Amino acid sequence: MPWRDGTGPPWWHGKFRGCGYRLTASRQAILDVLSKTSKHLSAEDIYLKVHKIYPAIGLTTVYRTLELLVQTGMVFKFDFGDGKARYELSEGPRSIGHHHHLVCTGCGRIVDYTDFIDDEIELLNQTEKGLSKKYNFKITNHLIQFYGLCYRCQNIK
Amino acid sequence: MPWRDGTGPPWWHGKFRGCGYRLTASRQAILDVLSKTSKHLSAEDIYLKVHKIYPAIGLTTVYRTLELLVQTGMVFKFDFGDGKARYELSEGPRSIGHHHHLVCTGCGRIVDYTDFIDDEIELLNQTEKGLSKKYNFKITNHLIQFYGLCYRCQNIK
DNA sequence: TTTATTAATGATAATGATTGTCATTAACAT
DNA sequence: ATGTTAATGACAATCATTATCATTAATAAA
Ligand SMILES: [Mn+2]
Ligand SMILES: [Mn+2]
Ligand SMILES: [Zn+2]
Ligand SMILES: [Zn+2]
Repeated sequence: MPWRDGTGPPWWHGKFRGCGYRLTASRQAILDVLSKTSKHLSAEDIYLKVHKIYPAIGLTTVYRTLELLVQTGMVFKFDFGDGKARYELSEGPRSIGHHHHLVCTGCGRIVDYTDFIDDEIELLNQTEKGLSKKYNFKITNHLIQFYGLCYRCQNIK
Repeated sequence: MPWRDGTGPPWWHGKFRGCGYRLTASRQAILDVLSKTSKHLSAEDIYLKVHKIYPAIGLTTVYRTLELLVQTGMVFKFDFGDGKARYELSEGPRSIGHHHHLVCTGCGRIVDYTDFIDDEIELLNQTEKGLSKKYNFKITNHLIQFYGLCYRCQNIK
């Protein structure tokens, strides 16, 4: 199975073609930006970055592409409470894998964490199983966020 | 300890006075609505309900009051992905206590669940302790949501 | 109880993230 | 190379939320 190391054609080539979607310059540029950052970018953040290397793109296309990427599971969409959605690549060579977030309610700082994920997975699997049966829900995803104050914001009087 | 049963003066009387906030008719009406429902109401939902018994109220005041109630911890604010914030009383005689949510991505249905809360509390306490130390965060709150399809939406082809 | 202080309110306008429209472009199967 | 039509970009529209500001009323002082 070639190209698993990211040295060949971009790993998402097949993702699009397989679903009948066209691989356009806009979509490649957006995925490029997402795959080169560890930040949690808003649609406008992404637009501004893409615009530098592909000035023809429009903000509307960024929104449409992000919606598509979220629907197909390639990107996660988050709400951290600052009024704009944030996006993050869900998989690929550069992603840190399954993780959750610490959100500072003082300054908005976001910390990715992967600690306790094993214990968490076990509890969540059990919980998902129980909830699926009890409420007849087909669970596909979950969200965990911790809120608090980062080290900076704790020391502001 | 009187009034624990909700038969005396509203339990939130002291909450306001203690913080230096005035207990106005608007605020009482909003808390009344929130304490009489188990739904997850938007600001406009609340406005419409309050308006029936207190027509002088404005939507702006509903937003301002909700912000105050969230800041003081009396109300929780949620984003279930439908573009408007949802509010829920965090404590009081009628609240079901600490719980989390199942969100149907098909129709938006919300289910409160309290199952596995004990196991969850244990894992989260441990996680919070670990994350607090590792990332120097003072954690105050957490959010857990499961996403999936409710029994209705599973059977739509 | 009357009065003074000022937090709270409501009408209205403004904001800003996101979505809808539609003529034009370009990806890709043939 | 060509045709089909998904995708795009410019622009307008939507709509939840926030800002402004003159007026009202909750509370404490007299
Ligand atoms: Mn992240
Ligand atoms: Mn609830
Ligand atoms: Zn902070
Ligand atoms: Zn449903």
